[in-house]
Amino acid sequence: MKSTLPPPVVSRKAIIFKEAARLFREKGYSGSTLRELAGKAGVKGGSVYHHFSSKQEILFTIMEHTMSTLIMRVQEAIATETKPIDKLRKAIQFHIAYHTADSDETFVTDAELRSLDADNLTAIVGMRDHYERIFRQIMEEGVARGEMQIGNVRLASKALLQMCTGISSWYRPEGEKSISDIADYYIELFFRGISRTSAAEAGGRAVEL
Amino acid sequence: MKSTLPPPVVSRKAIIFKEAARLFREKGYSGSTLRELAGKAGVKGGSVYHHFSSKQEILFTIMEHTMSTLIMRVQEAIATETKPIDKLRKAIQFHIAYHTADSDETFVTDAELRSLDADNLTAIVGMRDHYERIFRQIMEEGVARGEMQIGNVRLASKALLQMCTGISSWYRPEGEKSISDIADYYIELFFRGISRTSAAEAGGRAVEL
DNA sequence: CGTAGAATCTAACAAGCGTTAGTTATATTC
DNA sequence: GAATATAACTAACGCTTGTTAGATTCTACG
Repeated sequence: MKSTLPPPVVSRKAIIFKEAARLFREKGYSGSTLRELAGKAGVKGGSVYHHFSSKQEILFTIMEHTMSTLIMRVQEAIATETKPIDKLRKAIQFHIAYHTADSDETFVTDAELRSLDADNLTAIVGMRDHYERIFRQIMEEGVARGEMQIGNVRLASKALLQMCTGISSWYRPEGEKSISDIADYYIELFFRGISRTSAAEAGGRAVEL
Repeated sequence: MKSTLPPPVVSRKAIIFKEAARLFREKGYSGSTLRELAGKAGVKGGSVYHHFSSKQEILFTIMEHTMSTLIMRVQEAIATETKPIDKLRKAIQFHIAYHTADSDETFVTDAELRSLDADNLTAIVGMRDHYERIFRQIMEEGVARGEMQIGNVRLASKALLQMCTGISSWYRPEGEKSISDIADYYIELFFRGISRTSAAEAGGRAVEL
């Protein structure tokens, strides 16, 4: 019989990663100390440097992982659809789902751009632009096909992403509304607005929460 | 003839206030040092304490001033209107105008809640709730009068404020679009959505930027 | 068992932090 | 012009910061 325990399911590095996201979200990057982070990860201050070369690298790792996951998975999410309006629906649903599921990481990725070194900033901003471009392209295709009326795609995509990303700043899992309910309502809101006339005449299913 | 110069138009305290907003926005509250702030305000480190009792008090002063101005002036802005839909239009216009005009202060007020001491936090959160309630009440009135169709006022108001507040994170005065153009487009977006059908049939003037 | 490598700890470093006290300079008032 | 009040400066305090080096413990494997 083997006497040794199996390797832990989550590596210490993964624990530090997760606790860093939580702490950076709560106190900000500059407001968080390596010693407190280490403590939450069950380790003493200096030991963190066995897994990361610097505090900055921890932040960058979080952001890079978040952005590359966002880009990869939003593309998967829209790949199954052909109509731009359905692509946009799927993209919004994924965006909101990910921003609530991994809310610590996404919040930090949105809020701590200013804490990145010059090179790291360039890399992350590039990925963020890439992600935003996916949404803009769907919208442009939707306009070209006559499915959407968007006077300014750049403004509209910024408005959309900002209102959806913001969910992660107030959403708490123990709340009464499910993530998919919230997502459905945001989609309805963005597609049809709040006007009585337009909403009443629009085609799709109505969502009442 | 009087030989003394007139007192400066902007007091040093006002300069420190303004530079603090700029610096806190750029580097965050924890990431900003009193010495750097003092330097930008044309003064040595210790001199700041002649105008403020602590770094924390500077932050609180910025936030309190911003929130009370927001509350006061949004009420003035909607006071001239009677229809909820016009009130909301005016409220959004003001919100965006203020968030772009004093973008340093509003950005800090939105982003640095986590850096506030317990008591200060309670005060500011209370004011923020007050401000949000103004928007919710307009929406509820709009629904009651049949002017708006909003399934969930709380969600809709959060979405609206988040997308409008977000403008201050990318808006630069030297850009090609004017603030009022952006505001008009956001209003159109929020009122009518992006769907082809609903937008085409809605009443108001169309905005093409 | 014994050894190698990974993981952690301990202890210290130089630098920078917010804040304070005491002093000097500038402006106002009688 | 002396007296007073305001504003700014200097220099230091105790503490914390990110980071490093070296010693120590744990784990896997022949």
